[in-house]
Amino acid sequence: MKWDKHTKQSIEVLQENQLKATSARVELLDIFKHTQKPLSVTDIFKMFQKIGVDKVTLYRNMDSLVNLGIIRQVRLKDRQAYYELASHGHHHHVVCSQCGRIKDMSGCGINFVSKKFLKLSGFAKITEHSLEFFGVCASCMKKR
Amino acid sequence: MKWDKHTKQSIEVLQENQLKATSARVELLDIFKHTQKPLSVTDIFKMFQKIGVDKVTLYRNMDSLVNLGIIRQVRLKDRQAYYELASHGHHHHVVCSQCGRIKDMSGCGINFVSKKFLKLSGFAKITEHSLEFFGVCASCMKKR
DNA sequence: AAATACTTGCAAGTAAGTTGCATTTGTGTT
DNA sequence: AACACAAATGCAACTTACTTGCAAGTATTT
Repeated sequence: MKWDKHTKQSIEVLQENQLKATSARVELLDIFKHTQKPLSVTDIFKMFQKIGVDKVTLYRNMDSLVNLGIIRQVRLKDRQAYYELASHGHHHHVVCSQCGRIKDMSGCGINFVSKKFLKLSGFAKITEHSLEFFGVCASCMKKR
Repeated sequence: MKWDKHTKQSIEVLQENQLKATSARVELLDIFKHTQKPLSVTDIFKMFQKIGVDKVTLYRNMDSLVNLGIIRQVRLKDRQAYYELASHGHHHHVVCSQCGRIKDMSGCGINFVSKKFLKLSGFAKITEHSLEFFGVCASCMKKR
C-alpha cells in the first residue's frame, strides 16, 4: 500500500517496534495523533466506518500498542477502557459527569503523595498511579 | 425473619433510608462492615454461597446503596466495579499489579491539586476524584 | 516474484452488567 | 396474628465489552 507524507511518521513508529505497517495500524496512530482526549474502542470503531475495520483487529492492536508503551490505557468511571498516545506525556483528566466530555490536564504534582503512600503501604514499589477528576463542565452548568 | 444483635445496626441503616431489611441486604451490609478492602459483585456472590442470592439482586442492591451514598463504587484497572462502605471515609488504594491485593490508604492531600485543576479546566465544579496507586507488594517482590 | 511470518476477519464464546415479569417477602394496619 | 400492598427477589433472556481459534490475506525479506 502507498501512504502520504503525514502517515510516514506512524509507519516509522510501527516498524521501529517490529510491527507491520498495516492500514489499520497506520490509520489508528493517525487518529490518536489528531485527538487530544482518550478514546474508547467503540469511538475508534466509528471513526473507521469508511474504511471498515473489524473490532477484533482494533482490540488486538490496542493491546500490542499498549504493551509496547506507545499507547496508554486509561480507566474512568465507565465500564470500557479508554486509550491515548503515551507520547502526550504524563497528565490527568477532568470528566463531566453530565455530558461525558473529557479534558486533558497537564501537570500532576502528587509525587509527594505517592512517596508517602509507598512508605505507609509497605509496598515494595509504586509504578503507576491514576488520578481522575469528575465534575460538571461550564456548558452543562448553563443548561440548568 | 429474626436477627442477632450484630445485624441490628445494618437493619437500622436500611430502614432509615426507606429500604426494606431483606436478608440479602442485611447480609450485604454485614459483609462490608467486616471487610477493609473493596469487593466486586463476584467476590460478594461467592461469600453468599451458603445462603444463595441471585447476582441480579446483588447488582440491584449495590445500585440502591450507591445511590443512597451508603456504599461507594471504586474503579481500578479491572473491567469490573468494586464497592466499599462510604462510612469508611475518604481514602485511596494501593493495588498490587501481580497478586491484585488492595490496600486501603487513609489520608488524601490532593485538595490543592483539585483546586488548581478546577481553575485550569474551566469546569463549573469538581465533585469527586479518584486516585489509585499501582505497584508491587512486599510479598510479591520477595517471590522473585 | 515467491516464501513466510505476521495480521486480519469471521464466527463463536466469555464476563460483567441490565431488563422484564411473575412470584415472594417485609412492613404498616387492622 | 392475619391482611394488604408496595417493595424486593429470582429466573430467563438480553446487551455490552472484550477474547479466542482458525482460515484466509498481506507486509516484508530475500
